[in-house]
Amino acid sequence: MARTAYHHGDLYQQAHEQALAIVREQGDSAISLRALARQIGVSTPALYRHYADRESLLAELAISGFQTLRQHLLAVDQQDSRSALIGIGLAYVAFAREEPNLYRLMFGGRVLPRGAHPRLDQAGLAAFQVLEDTVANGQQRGYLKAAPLALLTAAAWSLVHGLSQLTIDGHLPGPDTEPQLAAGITALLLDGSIERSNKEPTP
Amino acid sequence: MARTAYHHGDLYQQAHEQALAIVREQGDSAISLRALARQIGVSTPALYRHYADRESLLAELAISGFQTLRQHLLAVDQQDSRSALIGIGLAYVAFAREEPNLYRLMFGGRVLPRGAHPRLDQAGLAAFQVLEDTVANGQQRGYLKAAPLALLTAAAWSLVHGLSQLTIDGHLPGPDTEPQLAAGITALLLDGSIERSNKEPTP
DNA sequence: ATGCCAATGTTAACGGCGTTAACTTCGGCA
DNA sequence: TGCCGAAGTTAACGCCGTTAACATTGGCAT
Repeated sequence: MARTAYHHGDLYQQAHEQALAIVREQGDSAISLRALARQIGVSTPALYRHYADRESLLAELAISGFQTLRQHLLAVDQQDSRSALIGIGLAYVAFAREEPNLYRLMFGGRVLPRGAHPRLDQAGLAAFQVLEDTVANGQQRGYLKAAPLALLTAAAWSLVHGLSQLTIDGHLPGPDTEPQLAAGITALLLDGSIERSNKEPTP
Repeated sequence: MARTAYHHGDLYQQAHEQALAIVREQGDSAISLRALARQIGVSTPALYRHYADRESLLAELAISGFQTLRQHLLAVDQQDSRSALIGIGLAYVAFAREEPNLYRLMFGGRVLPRGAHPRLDQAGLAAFQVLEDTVANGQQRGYLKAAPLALLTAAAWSLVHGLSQLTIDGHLPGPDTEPQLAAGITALLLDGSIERSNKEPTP
């Protein structure tokens, strides 16, 4: 449907963009459908033609968040197992630090319960998959211990997720020392997950 | 002030308890001062005599959460460094699983920004301190690497926090396999943080 | 070319919320 | 005994999410 005085014509997209901007700047609690509609210059109920309710709108924002997180993770160089794993950890934490409000929305749990928005769950899983693939790869190359894949992956995921969360919430020392901290922590876990006496055989 | 038909006499305490119950059962977003006052049988503004605003009430709930978490951590047996560290990890995750809604409130970040409620920050720090002391202890006993204390502590904290968060949000496999997963993950990190060739010298 | 229909807007209204202002009650202390 | 400050009250403001009922309009089938 084209744009008219009456019909906006691009409401879905524009609402998504504006809302994303607000979340990034002020957090998801600052999203109000009424204010959003006002800002776009449309009546509030018009938004309900495109989003079932406020939560669905937030879910869409979280989905795009997971997609860009996934892109960041995919961009990590996979040549060397160890540096790939550390690189993923760093990329993950960097994303959280660049987009703290979006990150909190994505992993809020309280705002977006699992199972309520299947496409959201799927998007989260797709991002997770990149990490899992990297771990599996490290195992196949013989760099990582032969422990259960689920265990190693959960450990890595937990570590970077916890570090991200604590970092953006200000529980850890000044942001200045951040990148080294992330690298050091990741290395610690790695040293416990490594196959003993290992230089990675570059294939 | 004693209880009368007019004066409730115990409003602060009762509001705290009722609100805590609601958060535990339904999450912090279910807290409404009006509903809470109604439930207690008092007018809404009466609550403002005891809590500056809704957020302050939530902050008090989070504080009591941190206090009980701290108690759980203090109860862990400290005889052996390795089992103390694993025990703390397990106790931490167990708390999160028993009180997911309270845990999310405590670490929400979006709802309770750091710095806004000093007593809350302090309570969080006190819980964190238990973990840090345990790590420092493990170093002094020569069980853990001589890496910077802040690094080791941040790693441990990140790991258990991330694992808790992922667990209560349903990102990890069924809750049945949970305790072993937590133990296994903690052990992985430990194996990277250990001083090489180590049986802890029981003092 | 025309007419209809589904998509996409609109206005009006309901009930709930957090918060503040202004007033009332009443126990304990000078 | 009187009064004052703590702790309660009612009334009101402006926000919110959501739904019902109605209006516009572009494109497709005739």
